[in-house]
Amino acid sequence: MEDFHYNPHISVDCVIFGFDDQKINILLIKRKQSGKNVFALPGDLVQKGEDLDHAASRVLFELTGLQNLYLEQFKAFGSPDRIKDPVDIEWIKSIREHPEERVITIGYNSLVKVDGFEFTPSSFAEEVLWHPIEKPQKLAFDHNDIANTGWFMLREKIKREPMIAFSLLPEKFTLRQLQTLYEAIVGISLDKRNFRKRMLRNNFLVAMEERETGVSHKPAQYFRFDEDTYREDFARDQWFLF
Amino acid sequence: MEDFHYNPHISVDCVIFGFDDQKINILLIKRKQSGKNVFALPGDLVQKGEDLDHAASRVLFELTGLQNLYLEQFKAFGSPDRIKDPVDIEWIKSIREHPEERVITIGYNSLVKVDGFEFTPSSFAEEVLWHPIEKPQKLAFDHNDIANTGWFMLREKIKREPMIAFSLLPEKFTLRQLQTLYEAIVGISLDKRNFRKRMLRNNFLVAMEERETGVSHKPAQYFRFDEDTYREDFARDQWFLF
DNA sequence: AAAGATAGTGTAATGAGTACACTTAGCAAA
DNA sequence: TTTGCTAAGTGTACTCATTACACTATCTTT
Repeated sequence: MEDFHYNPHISVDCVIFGFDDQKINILLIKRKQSGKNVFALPGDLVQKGEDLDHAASRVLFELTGLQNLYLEQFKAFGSPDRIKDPVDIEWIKSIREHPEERVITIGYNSLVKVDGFEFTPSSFAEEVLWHPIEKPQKLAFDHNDIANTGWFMLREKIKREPMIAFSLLPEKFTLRQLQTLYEAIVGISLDKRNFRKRMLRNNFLVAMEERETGVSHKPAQYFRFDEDTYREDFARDQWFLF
Repeated sequence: MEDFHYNPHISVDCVIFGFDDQKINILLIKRKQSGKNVFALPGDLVQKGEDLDHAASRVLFELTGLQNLYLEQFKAFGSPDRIKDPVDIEWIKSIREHPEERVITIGYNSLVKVDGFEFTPSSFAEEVLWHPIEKPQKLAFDHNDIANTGWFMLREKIKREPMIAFSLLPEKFTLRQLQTLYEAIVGISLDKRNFRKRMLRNNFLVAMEERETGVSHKPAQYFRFDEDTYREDFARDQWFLF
């Protein structure tokens, strides 16, 4: 049997989502190149003997200082001509020992709670920033494809396992925040009363004593998400095909 | 920046599903090794300059002679110790020039209509066979993990895009076949009248003139699936989270 | 004290899901 | 040809979820 012994590089790229109470953003890194700003997804080569998930965790940790984030692989990108923009090729030549080598990358989605964490400066990036997912932004390499696919896959995933959406909210949140998040994910707006009615049917949303403070209107009650109750309630699969 | 220049092999492995009017099966290849039967998923190394999807199509075509099958990547498997069984290591040594090299594999799901196609003999396998997905069978390498993950991902995918299930049925099929398939995927049994009521609401199921022949009971009407109508009807997303 | 802003609340109508039993059409065996 | 077997094909009543829709309550600011 023929053995081509063709060994490309392997990397991971992370689409890191955050919710700012209005819209959903992804984390981008910015570098200056030939006087222009170039944006890209954070990522790195997989090291020898390193598990793929571990490589993605490592990228996340170096960037955010956080561990045990929601993290899920969503697709491998392996087109032979993934990198064809001259600007990208120039960049690759400046950082890789073997720039001619094909790179296959594994896309990972990650969810973070944006309240209260700081970016860690990275060797990769001059700057790290949140960028609205719905606002177009040209990215390096095939990172637009990766980010769009990641966003699509996240929404599909949340349809099936809505629980993970709570990874985007703070520990305590109002029903308004939850509804806004829901609307940002689904992309449609919902009736407030019907939304509340449906949510409050669910025992996994637990009302807390605490209310909002310092707002110039009637303060909203805080809720928290109870994962154990959720798992019990959601044993029922939904399965309505066609 | 450090560049490890660590380049593993890349392969694809295919989980190929077929429906025999009773249950769902996957395609396995069998080889004899040390007098024992060893079963595995069909797969191959990705060649130089070859796209990942192309590699998977190639494996499928070599095995079935069919092209344009439903084909979807579902996960990359990259654990550094994917291959640890001595039997597997021995096999690898006999077929690879660089057997010590780590292999990262991309899992693909594929759906075929089983009526009327023949397996093509392959250089890989002494025998190709259908095996019930629900019946446990020890496979080589981490192929049990790959097959189970593929089956899980297929079901999740069908929840969101039920249309693809029709890739498992012949061009013309009875509602009984459709219901059996539905039940095999979902894993629960359904009421016949309610199932028919729900299905016949959908315009994309088109009744044909033809009926079954040669059955020792009232012959069932044949239906076909109209993809265009489906796409119109299914513009409505279902989006009921929580 | 008034104005501005968002939280929080109920009802009636419609449509979908569920449970459930008998008749029909073809084939085969007596 | 009659009888029996098998799976196809059909309708109704009940329950429960979804939908559309408008006003009061509470806090801050001016």
